[in-house]
Amino acid sequence: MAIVSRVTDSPGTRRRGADKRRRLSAAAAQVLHHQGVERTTIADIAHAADVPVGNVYYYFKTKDDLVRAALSEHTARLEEITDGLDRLPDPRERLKTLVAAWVEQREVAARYGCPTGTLAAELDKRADGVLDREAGEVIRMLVDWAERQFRALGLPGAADHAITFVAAYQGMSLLSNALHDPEIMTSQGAALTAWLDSLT
Amino acid sequence: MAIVSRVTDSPGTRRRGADKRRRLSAAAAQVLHHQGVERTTIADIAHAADVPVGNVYYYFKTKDDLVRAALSEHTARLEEITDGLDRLPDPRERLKTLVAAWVEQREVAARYGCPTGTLAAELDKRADGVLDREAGEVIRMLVDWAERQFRALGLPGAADHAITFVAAYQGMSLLSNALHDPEIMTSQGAALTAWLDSLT
Amino acid sequence: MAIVSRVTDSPGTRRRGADKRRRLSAAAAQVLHHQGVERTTIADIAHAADVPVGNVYYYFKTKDDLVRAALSEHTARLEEITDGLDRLPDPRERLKTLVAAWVEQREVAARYGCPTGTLAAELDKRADGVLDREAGEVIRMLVDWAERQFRALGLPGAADHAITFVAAYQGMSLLSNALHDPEIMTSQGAALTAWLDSLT
Amino acid sequence: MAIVSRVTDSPGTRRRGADKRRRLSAAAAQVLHHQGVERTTIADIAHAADVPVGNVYYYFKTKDDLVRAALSEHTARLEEITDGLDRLPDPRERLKTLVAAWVEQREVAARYGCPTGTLAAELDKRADGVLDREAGEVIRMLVDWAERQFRALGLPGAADHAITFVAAYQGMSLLSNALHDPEIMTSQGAALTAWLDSLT
DNA sequence: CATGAATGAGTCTTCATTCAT
DNA sequence: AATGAATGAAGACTCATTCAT
Repeated sequence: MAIVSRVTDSPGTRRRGADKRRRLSAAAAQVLHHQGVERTTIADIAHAADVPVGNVYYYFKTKDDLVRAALSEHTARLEEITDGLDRLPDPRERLKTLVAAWVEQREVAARYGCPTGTLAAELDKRADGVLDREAGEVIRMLVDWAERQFRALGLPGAADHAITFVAAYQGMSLLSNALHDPEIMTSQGAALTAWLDSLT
Repeated sequence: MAIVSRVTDSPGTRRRGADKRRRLSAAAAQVLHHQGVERTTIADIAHAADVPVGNVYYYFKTKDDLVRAALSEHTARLEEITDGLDRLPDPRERLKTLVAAWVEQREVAARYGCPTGTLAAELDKRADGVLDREAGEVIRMLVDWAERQFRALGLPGAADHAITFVAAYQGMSLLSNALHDPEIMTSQGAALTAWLDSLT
Repeated sequence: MAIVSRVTDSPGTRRRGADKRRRLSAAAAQVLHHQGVERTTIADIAHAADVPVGNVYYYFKTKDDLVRAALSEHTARLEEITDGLDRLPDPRERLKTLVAAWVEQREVAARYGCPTGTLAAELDKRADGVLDREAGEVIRMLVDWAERQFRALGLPGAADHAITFVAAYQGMSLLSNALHDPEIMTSQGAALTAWLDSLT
Repeated sequence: MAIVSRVTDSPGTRRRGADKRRRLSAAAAQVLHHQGVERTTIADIAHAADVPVGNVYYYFKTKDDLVRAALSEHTARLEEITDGLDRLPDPRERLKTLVAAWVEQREVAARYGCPTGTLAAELDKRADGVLDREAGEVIRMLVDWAERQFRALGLPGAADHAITFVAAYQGMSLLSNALHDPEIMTSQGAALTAWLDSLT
């Protein structure tokens, strides 16, 4: 191992550095989702990423930076998902497929709620309006994507429909979480799908 | 009651004591709503209630007890509201009036979210799973009340409707909060009202 | 009850006052023995004596006064015991009977140690040499009584014998307590009795 | 060992870390002996070890862990002593030499009592019963060592003799401490030595 | 770049003692 | 005298952040 690391020294280090950053971002996204921002320590994230605590600060100057990294993770994940959905020809199918994906995640939702929604809710409790704005942007992205779909369907009130659509998701996630019942995702997901079908 | 309090010895003391407890509960409900549980210190609540910090513990043994007190406040407030609504003859009117009340609170929702919803979301991040159950019960109360209204309307699927109704409220509150837009409450409130009217 | 307390008002109050003081002293002696001085709160003693917390200070100005009261209780108890023993004609019998009494208390010794010895040990940790002196006096009383017995037996080295005698008791109590073994009191009591018999 | 430490990376840090831990353990042993567990604050120990208060928790998670460290110190010290004594050929001499060592420590005993004995007595006041067991083990170690000596002497009743031996030490320490008289150690030490000589 | 260790501000909680009635 | 309530000074413990190597 000593030889290997000596050979790939400079680029290897860079690689490993980028890898650590990625691991930390991923760990932040997950741990912050599960435990919330305030109940999560830097050490928790470091441990989950298998990075020494003191080393975290080389990649992220503050805890807030780690929260930002988590938000970026969620943004990236969302983009992945919408990119995939955009390959479907019918906008209504895209929306319905997204609902199906949410329902599939019902166990996670029941246990920890929506990653972005709970994060935004927690960050909005802060007096300083810095991070909460960034959390809102992730949700805004989803709303905007949904709006594009409703618009593509030629429906009037696309903006409101988009809000209704995302609000429905956030609402069912919160209730599923608060009542510890994943089946709320199932039944409400069906209702949301029916609503999508009813729009003409 | 006036007679009783005259009879009891040291009524002043008891009065003051009960008053402080009430003030602390009210302060807890408000401050926890605004700042969240983890970012709120006992000192914050004590200050808001104008009670010396050390004295808080005479009324509430732990911080969690103060959270419980806040939940009780929310329960009490919810009961007040539903009791008032129950005086309306038509269940559909009851539901619509409640929506109107939510819309009226749009500025608060946009700033801090739904008191019970955000509290439940935060408490569900805890590993222990004690308080989160209690937070869930408050939400369950609202769901149950809504279900009774849908049932009174003679509608099938009252249970699912009730979930949809409360989820819609939680969803619009969360989005309004995350996007800092009180008008989301207005537009989504209108949509929710329209939905209620459409049910036959 | 109102009538009764009105009738026996003045003397009854005095009586009750003295009774409360006695109850507090007794409670202090017991609770301090079981929990130690530092781990015992005024509230603990008040509760054990069934006296309202705020009322304790009418009888005892400080916590240290309660410790003093406990020491007095032990003094009084010791005097009772030695007075009883002094009625026995033979000094050796007195000493042996005392040992037997100690052995009988073996369960208490194993659980909490010697009341006076553990109290003295704890108080001696204090920087201010106030209460520890008073605790020493109780032990000194026992040593003096023992010395009188050895002297009455016409034995040389009565002072040293007395120290040995009391030290043996303290030692077996401490070991019984530390090792949680009441039978240490039994076996060591037998050894101590044998030693008393061997002195000529 | 010099070679090893040169090889290890960042030996300075490790050294300093281990050193601090050792200093904290030693400080804990001494300060807890002098002041007792309950009257000693973490800050007291930190100050005695010349370590910033907040840093103590890097080495010891809780105050109880510091108490455990103190117990370990006492265990180590006891092992050192008995290891030294075991080099003496005659078991009786070993026991008598130990007594002599105790007598030499008479000033400390008179001021603070036996480190292990007073610690065990204080810990036994706790309801939980975790640390008290560990304190008992240290005393048990001494008893066991003594028993081996008595057994090596070919004496019947070695177990009881061992208890008597250690109890005598604890008793004379406690009396010396309670009566503030170091000479009790001297005279009782002589008596104990005489007792050892008398056993055949 | 890596990392164990250091720092110190902050938070919850306890409790002896005092106060007001 | 009696008593619930008030007060404030600790003390244990946590943790984000920084430092030294």
